[in-house]
Amino acid sequence: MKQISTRFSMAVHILSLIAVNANEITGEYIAGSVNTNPVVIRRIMGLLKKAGLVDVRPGVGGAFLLRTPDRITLLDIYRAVNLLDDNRLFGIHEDSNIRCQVGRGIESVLQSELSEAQSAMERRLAQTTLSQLTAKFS
Amino acid sequence: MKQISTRFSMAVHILSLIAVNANEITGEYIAGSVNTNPVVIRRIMGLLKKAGLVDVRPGVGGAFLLRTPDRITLLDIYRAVNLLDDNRLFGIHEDSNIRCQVGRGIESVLQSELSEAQSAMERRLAQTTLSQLTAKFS
DNA sequence: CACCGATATAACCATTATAGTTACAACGGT
DNA sequence: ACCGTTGTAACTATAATGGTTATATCGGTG
Repeated sequence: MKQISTRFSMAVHILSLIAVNANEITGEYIAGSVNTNPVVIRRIMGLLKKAGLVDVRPGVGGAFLLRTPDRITLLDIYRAVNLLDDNRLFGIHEDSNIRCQVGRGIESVLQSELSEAQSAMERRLAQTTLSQLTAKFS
Repeated sequence: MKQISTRFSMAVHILSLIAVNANEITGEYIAGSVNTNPVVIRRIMGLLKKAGLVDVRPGVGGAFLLRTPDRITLLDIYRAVNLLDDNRLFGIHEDSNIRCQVGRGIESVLQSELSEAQSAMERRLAQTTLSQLTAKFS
């Protein structure tokens, strides 16, 4: 199966760098640390900006957080870069045959069960802040 | 972002049908209820067989569970059809620059945090059994 | 045995997400 | 005015997905 995109882990990496060195690092430097192309970094930065987590100084370069690192959770970052249809992690097949007893009921039952599972994951992500992460390698 | 494959929800649908009508339904009928091509059903059935959840009578047709529905959880089904590298739901970018303080530490820290989040989701999936599901539309 | 409906599997296809890349416009301080 | 930076568009290769056709095999029935 396909894993959740590495955009997420790269975004955490990016924000960690900014948290540690606000306004001192360029996209070029970040790309060097993440070990990828600068455009990939800028794309993710665009999502983080759209989510209101960071801002960037165009022209001159350098980025800074719009919230303190203890108020940015992994869930905030996850939501910023992983845009899902209707915010549903699990895909559910549609158009089940409504003339079948199982086909009729399966969608709504699964919908609620799977959204519970998704919530459990998200609650765990919400428990960890950026400052807790950076504390582990500073 | 890409959602988790509908293979999972289709697998739950399939097993629900088998739980309700053991040995009475063909792949053709299941395909009609799921509203897809029979080959798609057989592919998923193959995964479920490999996981030891069901068995099928070749030639004559019909499938049956190898465990009672109260001993099959959503996690069992999820694991049967969603094969992940090293069982990791979250992809993590590799080859971070080890000469950077953040790049050096990010991978292992993220690995443990994200596996916690994955576990939280899986624990929730493990709480629901096939019999609990079918009870809701029978 | 011959047939027929069923399962098993390979092969192919169109669609989509992803991550990387090149190219170019715009910004802003020196 | 220059130059390093950010912002985007466009293109690419790769891979997962879900569907489809085709073919082989199985097993009970006439």
